[in-house]
Amino acid sequence: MATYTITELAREFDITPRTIRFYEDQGLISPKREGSSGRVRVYGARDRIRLKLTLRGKRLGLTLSEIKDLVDMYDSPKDSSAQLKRFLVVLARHREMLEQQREDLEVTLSEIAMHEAQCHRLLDEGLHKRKSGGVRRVA
Amino acid sequence: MATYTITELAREFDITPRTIRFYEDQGLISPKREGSSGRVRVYGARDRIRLKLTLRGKRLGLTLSEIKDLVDMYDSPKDSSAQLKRFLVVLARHREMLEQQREDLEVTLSEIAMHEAQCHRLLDEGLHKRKSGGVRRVA
DNA sequence: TCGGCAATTGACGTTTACGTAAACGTCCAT
DNA sequence: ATGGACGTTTACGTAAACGTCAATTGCCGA
Repeated sequence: MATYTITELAREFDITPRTIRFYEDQGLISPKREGSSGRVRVYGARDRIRLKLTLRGKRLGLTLSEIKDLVDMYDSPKDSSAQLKRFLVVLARHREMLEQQREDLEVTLSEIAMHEAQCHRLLDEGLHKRKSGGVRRVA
Repeated sequence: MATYTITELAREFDITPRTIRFYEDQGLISPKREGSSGRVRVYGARDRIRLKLTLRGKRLGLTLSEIKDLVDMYDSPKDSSAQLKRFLVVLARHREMLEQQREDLEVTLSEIAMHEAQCHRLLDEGLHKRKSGGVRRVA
């Protein structure tokens, strides 16, 4: 199966090895060790995925401990019905947050679009200023 | 025109007065002062809007200084064509970030949906376990 | 075998975004 | 005129998320 060194992962995801080790301290990933003295870290597919999820979580503004809670649940044994229900609760909370965020995002993106359109209009006016007359006032 | 006290805003946006004062230190809002000794802060509509934008920026994971840059540009005088072009550049960068975020969001939301569906399936199985037979393995 | 390079560990430093306490002013109702 | 309720300033504290530096250590090619 596929394995990775710490620097390989660091390069792939454009972070430093220090960051990866830090995530390990926080319990986000737990690579095997290798070499006669079991010192060097070796990362497997599972580690890579958890790292990927971690970085995505970060981009979405989650803290590392929130990410840990989520990722841990994601691949925890969902055997008992109680576990399943608790998992559903966490998922629902997470989803609410993300939906709020999506709303924020849509609003912001549409505002950006408005500003961009406005800018282009103003630039256009500027280009034709000599011909079309004076400066118009912005709303 | 509408004015607000610091605690009014704090309550409205569910943050502490301390936070609002901190945002002022960071140059995000600049309320007028009032009272015989010009000591107490009075917030206007503009302050309220900048605060709102600030909090939305935070929910989207921006740092306060990033937010300041953006908000400052948003209501800066867009008179010269050079200014407009620089504004457009910043807007484009911001938009890219947000679009990346939107992608992360969609992916995450769809994963959540999958997990939720899976949970419900498992719970259902659990309910009919006696009738329908043994435990099925999860993919 | 030796020099060099990558990896590790430990420790301290740094930035961001506030919290928390102390000590004081002010206005208003009782 | 007094006691809360709120507001202010100053200053130190803190948690999160790494950066940075130093001191090893293992391994690999010449």
